[in-house]
Amino acid sequence: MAMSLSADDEDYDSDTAEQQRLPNKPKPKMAASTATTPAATTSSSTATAVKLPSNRSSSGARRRRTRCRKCEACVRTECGECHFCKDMKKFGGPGRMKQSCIMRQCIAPVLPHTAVCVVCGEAGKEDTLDDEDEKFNAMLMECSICNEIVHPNCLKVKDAAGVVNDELPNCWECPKCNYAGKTGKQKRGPGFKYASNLPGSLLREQKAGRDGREELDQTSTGSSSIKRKSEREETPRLKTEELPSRLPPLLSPSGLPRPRSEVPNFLRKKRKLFDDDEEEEEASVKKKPKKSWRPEEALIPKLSHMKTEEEEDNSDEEEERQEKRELPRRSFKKDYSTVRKEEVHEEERREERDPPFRSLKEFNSLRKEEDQEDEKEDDDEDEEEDNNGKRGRDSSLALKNMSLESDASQCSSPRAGPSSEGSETQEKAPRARAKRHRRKPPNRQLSTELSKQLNMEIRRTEHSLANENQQPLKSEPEDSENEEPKRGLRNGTTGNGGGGGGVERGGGGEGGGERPHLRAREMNGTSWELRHFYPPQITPLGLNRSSPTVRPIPARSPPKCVQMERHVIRPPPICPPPDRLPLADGRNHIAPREAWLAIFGHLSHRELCVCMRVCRTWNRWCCDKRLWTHIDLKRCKSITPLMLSGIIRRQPITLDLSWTNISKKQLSWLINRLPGLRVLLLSGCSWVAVSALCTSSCPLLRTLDLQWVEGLKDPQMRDLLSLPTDNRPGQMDMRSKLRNVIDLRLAGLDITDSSLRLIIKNMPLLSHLDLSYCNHINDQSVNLLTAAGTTTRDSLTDVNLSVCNRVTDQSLSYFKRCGSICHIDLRFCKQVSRQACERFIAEMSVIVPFQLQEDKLLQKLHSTP
DNA sequence: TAAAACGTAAGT
DNA sequence: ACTTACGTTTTA
Repeated sequence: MAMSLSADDEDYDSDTAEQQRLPNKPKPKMAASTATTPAATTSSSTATAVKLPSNRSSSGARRRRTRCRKCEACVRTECGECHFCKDMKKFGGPGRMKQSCIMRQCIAPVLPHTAVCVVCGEAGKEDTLDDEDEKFNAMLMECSICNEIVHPNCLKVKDAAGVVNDELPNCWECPKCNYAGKTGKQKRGPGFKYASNLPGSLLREQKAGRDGREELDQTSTGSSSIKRKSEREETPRLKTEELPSRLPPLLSPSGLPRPRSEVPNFLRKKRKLFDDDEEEEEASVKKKPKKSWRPEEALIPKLSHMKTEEEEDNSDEEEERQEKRELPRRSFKKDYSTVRKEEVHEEERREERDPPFRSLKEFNSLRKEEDQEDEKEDDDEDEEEDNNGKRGRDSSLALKNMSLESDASQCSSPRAGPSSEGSETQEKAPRARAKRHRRKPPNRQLSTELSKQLNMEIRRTEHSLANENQQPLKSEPEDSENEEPKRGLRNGTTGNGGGGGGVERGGGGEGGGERPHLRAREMNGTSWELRHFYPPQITPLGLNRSSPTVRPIPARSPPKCVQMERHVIRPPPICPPPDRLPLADGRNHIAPREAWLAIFGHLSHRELCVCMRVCRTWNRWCCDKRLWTHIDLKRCKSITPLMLSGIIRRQPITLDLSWTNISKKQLSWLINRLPGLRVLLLSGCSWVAVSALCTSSCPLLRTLDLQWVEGLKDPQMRDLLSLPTDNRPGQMDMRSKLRNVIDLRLAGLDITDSSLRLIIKNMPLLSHLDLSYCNHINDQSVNLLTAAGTTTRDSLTDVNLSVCNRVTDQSLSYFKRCGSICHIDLRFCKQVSRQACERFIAEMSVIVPFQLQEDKLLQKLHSTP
């Protein structure tokens, strides 16, 4: 009503000020509406719920959905910062957009209370029943195709082939439509606001690109979500096809392609479907209910992939058991072994390529589960499109394949997801779940979706950044990392030749595709290339931390959009993980969670990821932040949304994103959700990304590694250290956001004394400062750091000035003023003489004994760096 | 095609 | 009666 025209553009200036087309505000609008929507009674008011989507062949009026008010999103308060919040009058906006806060977009929108069964005219009655099946039959189900809302019980054709959409409460494809062979265009069903449809959505583009890497996040949520959908779609096919005893990953975690031969038949088939045979698919779908009402079936396929043949037979059971949170031992073992096998391949390659990532990769690979799920969603969409529109997108296929490879567990642990607040739902079967969804906590799948929405905001930012960031991104040159074969892996990998790129990067690696800026840039006079190829370990100084190695040419992050896209960033779980493991017999396992955690504590991240696939309970337990205090994604070329959500879920204390091509949006998103982060390593990242630190707060950050950050010079440093400009609640602190940093690594940056002054002023606790390879640093710089009245004079204990050619012997005399200095690294400083060092030692020994640990490397005795 | 705009459904 | 915000239309 009124609000719509409230028009006060003037107010709407907040930064967002997207000049919404002020000019046309008053638009006549609706006139055109009719064009597409039949029912749409245009603006006139009536129309009420009746508008039908143009594309939908609906037979009935659609009911608008409303928030469940229970999911994590719903219970949040408005962030006040997102695009939509800024539009709200309460936040000083014009109120034209009329959208809910991005952070509050319901994960499981429900039918309004006024919804009634089209047959009997009554509302949902599931609350009056106990039996799951009965409940299901008594609840209102809205068909995503014809929009009819009915009680399954009121239908004559019952169990037939209603396909439940677990992503949305009370949503299915009614038996009628299903039989009729109608394909719902909107897979998600009514009321589901896809992030992709909203501004800033991360989801949008992505369909095309997924890369093997996304796996990282598998763990993020369990899995379920997408599965269902995907299951739905895939189930039929899979079932029919012979299931391979085990699914080799089409894509290695790293995205290496798998020999075609390894591609399971069904996958090929699928692909085929995508590529050219939609008919077939459709047919199959019709014939077999995509997903029967029986939840078990839905999940089977996936599980089966992961299982060995023997297990296949029992997949149903397993599924079921898992659903019940049993600890499926056998399956676990198998899964594990399966996974292992798969991983082995990968690993082999991986190790060759980039050993450092192993752990993470595994993690990632595991994460695929989740990703896959997420992707599946997307895929589903894609599929549909394919089916309908024939878009044959390889990428989707690819994704699916990938997903297949590891979903097994997920299915089982549907709820592992962070947002699985709907704990209760966990135990129930999908069907039940669906029912429950109504007015109940959303299931993970939904949360997945939600996450996506949450990302919207990020996305938009990213969008803009993408450009800045350059990233013409295309394929990322992976060479950086040891050159792993840059094939278009991800792309074609899956076999599909990638029709086109479905996958993220278009193909080719543009070999030199490094980011332009990278190429051009020169650090301290050292050509980028040189640095780039300086093997870390061989670094002259052996800068242990991050050596100027190869900048991972940021694999151009997959086109950013791609990356973020599907991401469903799930909010961390609200409810605490269960303390006991539910067993099949209904009892709980004797060992409490803590005991299990003690055991998990001995596992590698990779192993943990495997464990996460066992069941929902393990999934959650294994995400315990105590098991993930240190997450290393160093040199991981592309940081995917799933990875992000996986990180959030684990709440690490130390996060190493060095030499990755994380984007600003991503980093910002992360930082804001990692309140406990103490160590953040961003060496080799671009300033664009690092600039996220300017607007995000990480009050507890102790160690910040910004070595070799592309484009980080004085002006940027100023932005980084400037005081907060906004006074929103929670951020009222006017002190520097980085005031608690004690370890700052700035090697390889072209910063001058002006930056040092800011550092001195804003980092009172700074004790470790790495300025190696900073060619602008000179004696005056040291003078500043050690000047009277500065906090650094007393706080500095460890200073690295190696390879700072402007530093001379004079600096040593300045260091004598430092009361706490313990370690001074002047190696490779051409103008520093050994004599001066010895003199320093001699003079200092009066107070504190020093020694020359190495040429020009001064070390206080008895202290270890 | 993404983002803004807005009628009006749904909730309070 | 008023607020929120869904789902579609319109604009850029």
